[in-house]
Amino acid sequence: MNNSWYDAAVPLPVIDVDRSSPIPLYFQVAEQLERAITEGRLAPGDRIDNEITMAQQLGLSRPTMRQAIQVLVDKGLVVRKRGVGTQVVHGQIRRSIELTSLYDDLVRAGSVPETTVLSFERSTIDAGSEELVQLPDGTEVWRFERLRTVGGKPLALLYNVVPVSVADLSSASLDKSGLYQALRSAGVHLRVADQQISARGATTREARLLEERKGAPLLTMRRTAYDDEGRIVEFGSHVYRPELYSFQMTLVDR
Amino acid sequence: MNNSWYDAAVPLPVIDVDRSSPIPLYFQVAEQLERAITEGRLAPGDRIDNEITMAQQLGLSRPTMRQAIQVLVDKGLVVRKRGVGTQVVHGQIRRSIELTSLYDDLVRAGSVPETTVLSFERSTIDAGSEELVQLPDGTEVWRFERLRTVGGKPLALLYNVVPVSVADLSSASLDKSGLYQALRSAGVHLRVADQQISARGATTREARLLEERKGAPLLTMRRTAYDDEGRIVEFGSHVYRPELYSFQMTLVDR
DNA sequence: GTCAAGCATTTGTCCGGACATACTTACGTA
DNA sequence: TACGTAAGTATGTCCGGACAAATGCTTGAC
Repeated sequence: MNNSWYDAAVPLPVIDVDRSSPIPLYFQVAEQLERAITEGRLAPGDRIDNEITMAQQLGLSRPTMRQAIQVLVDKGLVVRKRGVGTQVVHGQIRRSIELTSLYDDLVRAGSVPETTVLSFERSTIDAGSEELVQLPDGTEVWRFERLRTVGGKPLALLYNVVPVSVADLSSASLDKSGLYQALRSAGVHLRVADQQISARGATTREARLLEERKGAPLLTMRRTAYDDEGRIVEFGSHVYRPELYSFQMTLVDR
Repeated sequence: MNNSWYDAAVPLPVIDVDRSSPIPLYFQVAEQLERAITEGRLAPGDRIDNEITMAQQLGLSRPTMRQAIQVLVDKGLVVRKRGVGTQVVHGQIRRSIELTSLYDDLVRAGSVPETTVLSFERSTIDAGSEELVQLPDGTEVWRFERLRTVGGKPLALLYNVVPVSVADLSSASLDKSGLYQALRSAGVHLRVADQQISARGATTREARLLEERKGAPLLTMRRTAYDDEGRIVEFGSHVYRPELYSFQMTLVDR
């Protein structure tokens, strides 16, 4: 792989721009370039034609072309350098820092996750509630715990709290799909989440449910998710078996 | 905290735009808005004035104003809604998905990390080298291991491999600062990294160095970093004591 | 009181343009 | 042959503008 910036730009893969599509033009271009990269037709080290030339070839304006490339920059697929050009730096997309659920990710990875709802109840927040949940006393919430398995093997134990006012959840809906899918179906626009990843030993109960020994290392994740109005829509506290799951992400310099 | 979108926009905090500064205008505005958010002068739920009004007040164009706001959107600090406006959704910035080193993060958090270089050697990649390192046989590399402590307590054990062609490293430079700072000083432009976070039990040696018991859960991180020419500049394999460190991040829906 | 239509508000998308800046290349000179 | 300078290349920044689309509010009709 020749990584030099000074290679001639490779021929641009064929890009169709459909002005009758409701999908924004910049987005169409970004998607097709991304597909060319992930399919190897644009390889790491290849230089993309300059902005002005590409824009002219596609019948777009330079700001629109720049916006399309910016999408790829944000995903860490290309880098730009003033006076030099734009180069492909990566052919692989890892789990990016998108706000997704474990269920979303497993399905995307081609697994068939199965969910067992271990408990599901409606209760009220009071002063004695656990510190995971930062909601005012008196708030009605759903509390539920699920066991997620893949290929018959227990993978994760998921404990969540969702304000009743956010969505009308049920044990049945959680059995069928992931929490985030249920929330989206209820019209919730998930927007931002704070997440904390750490590790600790399995408790006796967790060990039993996850088919591990007591004290075995578990990967832990705590999350507080917000909707597009800044409301807290979910608290989550999960533990995962590290042999079966890890967090993978692409970090990008800004 | 009133989360309604329909609140009147709060008075815009004072923002100075210095056209004589080499810092881009959009960046100056973004930084000052971010500071207002993290300092609580703009609170979650507050609505920011519309783009056109803010641009006029600051003597900027609308695209420049939009670019400033986009920086905040990318960090998950605000959300925009067509026909409604821009609202602050977050007052806290967690360790974002920027490509930084542990040293960078600890310093930013106000800690004074100390580094002990346990080993430092130059060697050549051959077929028997560990699978962490995907470099061609024959590549000259620096291999080194460091123990990082904070407040006298061991925090992490860091094993890294860096191609000799990337930077001329030394034990001394690694003692003084973090690896990424040493690389930047050597003119390396770090751009993208793939990272994998998981957990496992401590080995006997790790337990001794980290003052843990053997088998204690450790948080692990493996990373492959690339420069802006797509070259691999670093492999890292780290283990952390979960009582003293966790990965915190803000996830944003795209 | 309810519903629909129209209008207002605000962001989203796209455009053309200009100048600045960083990097590379080529050429001239010592 | 080496170095410095100028020109070329490409991205970065900023601007003004126009139209589209989504959301909310107001008003009028039923």
